[in-house]
Amino acid sequence: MSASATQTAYEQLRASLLAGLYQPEEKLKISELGASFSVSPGAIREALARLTAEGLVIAMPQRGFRVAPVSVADLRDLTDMRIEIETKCLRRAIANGDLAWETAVVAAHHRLAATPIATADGRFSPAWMLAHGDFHTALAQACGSAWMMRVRDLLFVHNERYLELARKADRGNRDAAREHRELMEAALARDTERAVTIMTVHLGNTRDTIEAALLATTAMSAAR
Amino acid sequence: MSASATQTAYEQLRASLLAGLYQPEEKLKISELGASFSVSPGAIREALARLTAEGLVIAMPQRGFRVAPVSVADLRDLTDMRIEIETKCLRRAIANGDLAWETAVVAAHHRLAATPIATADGRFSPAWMLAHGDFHTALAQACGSAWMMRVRDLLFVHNERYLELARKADRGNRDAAREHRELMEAALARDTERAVTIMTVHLGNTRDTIEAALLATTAMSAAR
DNA sequence: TTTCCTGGAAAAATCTATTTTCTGTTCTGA
DNA sequence: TCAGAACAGAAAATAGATTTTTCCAGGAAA
Repeated sequence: MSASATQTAYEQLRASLLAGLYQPEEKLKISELGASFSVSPGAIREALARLTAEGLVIAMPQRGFRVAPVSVADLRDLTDMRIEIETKCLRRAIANGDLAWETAVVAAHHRLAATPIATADGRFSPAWMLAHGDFHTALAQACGSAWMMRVRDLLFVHNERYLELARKADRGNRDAAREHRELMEAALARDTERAVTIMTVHLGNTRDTIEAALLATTAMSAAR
Repeated sequence: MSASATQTAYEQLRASLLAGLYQPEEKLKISELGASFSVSPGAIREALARLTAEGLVIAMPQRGFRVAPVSVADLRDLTDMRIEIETKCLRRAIANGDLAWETAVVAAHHRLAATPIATADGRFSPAWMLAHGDFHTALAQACGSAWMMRVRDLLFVHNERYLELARKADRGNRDAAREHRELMEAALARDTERAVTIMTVHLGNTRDTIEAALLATTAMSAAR
């Protein structure tokens, strides 16, 4: 009996959303969710309220909750913002980072590199998603600003949702592993400009991959 | 019968927090709040959960909710981040802004300038707080990025809380009205660098005023 | 014949009252 | 003085009651 029911429901629901188990704009019925997690509607409501404030879910008063929508325009906007924030974090982390930061980055990269990116069924493996998130967090951590990290986390989470939605198109057709390695090397070498350039390219590539997958999915559903 | 009970409770509680009716780190007892708003504990819990995700309230599992703490370090960090975001919005708004933007800025400034800053009892007047928020929002609006506006809003709200906490020290000892006028003039003249400079100074002045008031308050409570 | 409006039933969201569980404190006995 | 147990207060969860919305059928008008 670790956490409270609400906490558990929140975490499971959040994980499900990030894993793309629900379609964007899909209605989230409170009673169904309550049944599947075997908790009361009240607990579900509280979890949904928190997710609403995070932006993963949108609330429609008296009409329940829906999964937040996605769009190419939103993805581009999100990525622009991520490039701004991530590069700013990176600059400050490279300037401020101490040995503990270097150690954490090396450790996180080692784990990321050693974790298989996909499971047998073609999805991103949860372990890789976790290691990937931790790697980028470790890089940014030394920026020394709690607010910057908070905004960064917010944006990163939303990107993860897009990543999962577009996972089918991202199997092996780009060398993310190389980009991560180069990112680490530039950061440890304190080569700020190079690290920023790689980060910018990395985020741009991610956007392009997701965008292609999104358009393909949209075209498919339109043709159906 | 306008909105739902939860919505009403959320809005009232949020307004109370921003108005500084509760002290930082003060415990928010669910039953008390429920009694004062005459709604059930469940509705209060949901409102508090949303405020938690916004960062105005912190949750302590099984031990209820507290008002988020404040500190000089947090204020400095917050202001650094605000300067980054607000200037970025401003640059883009000046580059993109059309006639509708100019019109909205002029209108918002006129209202701000014509609204008394304080009420008789020395607090900021709610009307001024509203007009002030709307003015800064109008300036940033034309940046053309929903995510940027969202992050900006988040930071602005937290700053408003600090502003209210420090309101006693801000009576007449700086010329915020002049700063706002100059900001508008530079933006309308499309003088990007001047506008950015004024904005940076404006936010820095705000921080310094709040910081002085915070330290005075802390010293007072320590001496008591 | 098609489209639009109206009435009612069913489903879903929301709220309240109650029960259960947990935490922090105080009291008792060694 | 300290350890342990009982107690009080508060938070969290649940279940049921209430209100609101949505869906569908039937009928009237174009």
